[in-house]
Amino acid sequence: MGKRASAELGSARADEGLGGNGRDEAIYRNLFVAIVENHLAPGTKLPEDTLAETYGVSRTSIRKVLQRLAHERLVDVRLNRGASVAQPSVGEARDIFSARRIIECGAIPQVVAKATPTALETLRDLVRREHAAQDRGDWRESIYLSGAFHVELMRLSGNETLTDFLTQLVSRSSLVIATYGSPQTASCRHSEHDDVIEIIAGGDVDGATRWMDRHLRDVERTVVLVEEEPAPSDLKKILEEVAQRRPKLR
Amino acid sequence: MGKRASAELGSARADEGLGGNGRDEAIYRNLFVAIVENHLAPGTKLPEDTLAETYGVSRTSIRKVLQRLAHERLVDVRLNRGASVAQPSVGEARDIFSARRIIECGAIPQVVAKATPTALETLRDLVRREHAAQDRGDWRESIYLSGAFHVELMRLSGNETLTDFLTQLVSRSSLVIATYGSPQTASCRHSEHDDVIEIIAGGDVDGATRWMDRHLRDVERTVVLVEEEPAPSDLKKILEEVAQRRPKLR
DNA sequence: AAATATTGAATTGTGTCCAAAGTGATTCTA
DNA sequence: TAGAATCACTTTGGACACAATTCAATATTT
Repeated sequence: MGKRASAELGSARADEGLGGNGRDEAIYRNLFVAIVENHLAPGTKLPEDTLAETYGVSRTSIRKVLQRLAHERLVDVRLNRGASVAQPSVGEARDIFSARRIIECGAIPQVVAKATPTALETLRDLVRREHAAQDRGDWRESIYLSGAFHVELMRLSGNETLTDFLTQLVSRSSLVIATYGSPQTASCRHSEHDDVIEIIAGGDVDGATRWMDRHLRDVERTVVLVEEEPAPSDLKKILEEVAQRRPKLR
Repeated sequence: MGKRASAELGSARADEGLGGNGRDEAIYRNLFVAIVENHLAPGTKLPEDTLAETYGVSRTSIRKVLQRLAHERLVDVRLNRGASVAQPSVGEARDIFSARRIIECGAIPQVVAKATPTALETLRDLVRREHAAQDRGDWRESIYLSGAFHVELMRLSGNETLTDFLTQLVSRSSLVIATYGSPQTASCRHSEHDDVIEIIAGGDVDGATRWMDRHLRDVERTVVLVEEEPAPSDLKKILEEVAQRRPKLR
């Protein structure tokens, strides 16, 4: 398995800040990956009973995990209606990418300042794994590793708070990608991650900042181009339009 | 009570994203304010039983609230040891202010772009209340309103995600202020909030950005000047130094 | 026949109980 | 008397049971 970098999305501060048993942590991680890697489509209901017997624990533990995921905006929990995988709105998607541009570009100076050769090698390893996943068509792990790259880059800044924020933004980005945009369009094209490593290695702050801004805009453009999907209230209109195009059944 | 702006810190998305009864929400808000306004000193233990009977609910509800506060980093929850008001480390404090500089300065362009006259008037009202609180020596509400100002400013950007992040950062800043730095030093001096409103009203993006950067550095400097409080590992050294200066007891 | 009211199953919210871990004081020993 | 081990007490963690709400399907009425 080689010297796999500690590139784990989420649970950045698992054993640290908040309480959390080892078992709860495992359940959280399992659900987290299932959502971020899009094994569970946005909108999928997550009944407490089902999860409880799946993991062999009581609903109490499940509830805790779901609440955590809800706070990270990966699941929606509505009163008396249970939890379901979040489906970000178009506005949310825009906010997420806007926030990423501000945070990731803003942190570049500190990232460049603290980038050591060994840290850069870790990043290169991550990109290698990303390419390997792409080459064998594993777009799920490809998306995952692409996100992990951004998080690890931020981790170089030494700012744990910002790293936590970005972890959340990257996970939600995966949800956005899952909700809007075709699978391969989003992940496979944008793997110019190699480039930024060298720019950073050269100490070019402005260049790295420009690269990051452009990169994030590219990703956003290939993904959120769906302007506004029909609100439920427009259902009638939709059906009328369909009736228009097919005046008679059969 | 006048036309009080909807300037509430925390619970920004109370009834929205995550589940949350009205009662739970009230408990959360009460604890939140108690912590942010420094009625509860950092490190104060928060036993579930006590809180449960205080609010007349069972421990179940309390645990949910504590978990939420833990995720917002306002309380520390350690396994089998319960919850206590968080005491940010110096490193955390630095991260928080660094993150605030990046986020608040980075969002200025959008804030300026979306600033309407009525929105600016809301901000002015907030500053008026802040000054009133200062003048009557109510430094708790002064700190609270000072934070609320920054959050409302960010809200103008229209980016809910960033506003949520900043809400968390501002709350934690209050904890930092409570932990390091004398009460009046921190809050009372820096109320040049009037200035930035006019800069924004004039559409001066660069000026507003520079103002914000300087403002945040000022606040940080007056607060975190305590360099490094003795790490537990340095306890021995500290005691030896003291012994050096007082060779004999009594 | 369509719209509305009702009823029942399924799912969530909340309170309580029991086991496990931590905390502090007491006692025993050297 | 100082130190260490033990024991009782307090607090937390997890599971269960019951109450409340939602959702869907059926029945009723116009």
